[in-house]
Amino acid sequence: MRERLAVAPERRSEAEGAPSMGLLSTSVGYALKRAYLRVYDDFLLALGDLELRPQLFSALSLIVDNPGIIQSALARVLAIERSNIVLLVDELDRRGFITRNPVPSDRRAYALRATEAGRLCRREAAIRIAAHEKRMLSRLSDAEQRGLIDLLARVGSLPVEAGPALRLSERAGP
Amino acid sequence: MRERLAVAPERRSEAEGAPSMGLLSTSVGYALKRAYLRVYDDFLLALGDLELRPQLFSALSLIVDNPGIIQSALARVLAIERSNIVLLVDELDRRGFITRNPVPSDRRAYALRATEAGRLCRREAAIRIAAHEKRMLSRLSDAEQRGLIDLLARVGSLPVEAGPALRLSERAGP
DNA sequence: TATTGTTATACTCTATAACTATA
DNA sequence: TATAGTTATAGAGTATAACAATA
Repeated sequence: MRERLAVAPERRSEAEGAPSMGLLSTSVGYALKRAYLRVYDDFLLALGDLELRPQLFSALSLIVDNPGIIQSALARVLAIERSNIVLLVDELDRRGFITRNPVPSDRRAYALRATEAGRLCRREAAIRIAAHEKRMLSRLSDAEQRGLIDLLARVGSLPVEAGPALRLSERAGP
Repeated sequence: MRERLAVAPERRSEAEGAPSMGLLSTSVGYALKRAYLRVYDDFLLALGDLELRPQLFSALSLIVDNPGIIQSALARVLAIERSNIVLLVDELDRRGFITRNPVPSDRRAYALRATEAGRLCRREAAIRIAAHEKRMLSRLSDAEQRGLIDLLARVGSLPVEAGPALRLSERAGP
């Protein structure tokens, strides 16, 4: 007798009813993936007409919040390679959302700064993202919502900043 | 006075210290992405020499748990397109982990079944995944670990099966 | 008409490697 | 020697559209 599993024993016979998720139903990794994909889809829906994909928003948002940041630092914060920052920054620049400014103390680097258009776009996107996230978390109680982001930050090794979560949605009002 | 944000006011001046995550630090979507990427990386590390990518494992695991399942049903359960199942199943077939069997009642469909090699591979992978997930969740208390998968399943619209989470890791023993 | 499996194709996100100009 | 930005390229994962065979 092998494969003695708690879920979905092999004698489920010939797959008539709804298929069982089997081992996958106990995997945090798989649950993470499914949640991520669902949220990602709804994000695109919410921001579709702004033409802001998630990383484009992330990059813009970080530049707004850290005026003068250089590309390498942006890559480190976003935990992606420098080479992948280039096209993101190119696009933000081309669309007039940011400027690349020479850094007197280091002629290799460019200081990134959001333009007025960039700040406005980020502001509009943040409002929609607040509504989007509220929608995604509608199945969770307030306490659960606050807990989730903290748990995720710890799993993802993200720095956890002080204060309540979901401030994003709390500034969605007028 | 615009952009009145709780986090990372623009007067942070010239990005000297560690950059702030700003709005991103309150976004569940972003936390989800970071957690997902970290877990994904460690998954590849844990299963690297088995040459099992996450979706390859997912597909194999579902076929083991649902003998006779057809490709369309597999696609529905995994929430991906039928066309993307083809290459996954091709690879599992080519590597001798599953067989495609004609379905007498529907000559369009193939019933998928794991071979002995497929079951053994899934078993070995499950053991390593248990250790991998334990590692990923090491920053969380037992109660938090149990809570996380439930929260994620609800965010991801996954069917939540009864019973405690983390059974996967509990069968990692001898 | 609808569904099953399939092929072709494209797009996003990410990584690696190699280059240049500076430091 | 190391770092900042860049370019080129590759791979995984996903999606859409169209097709033949079958229901």
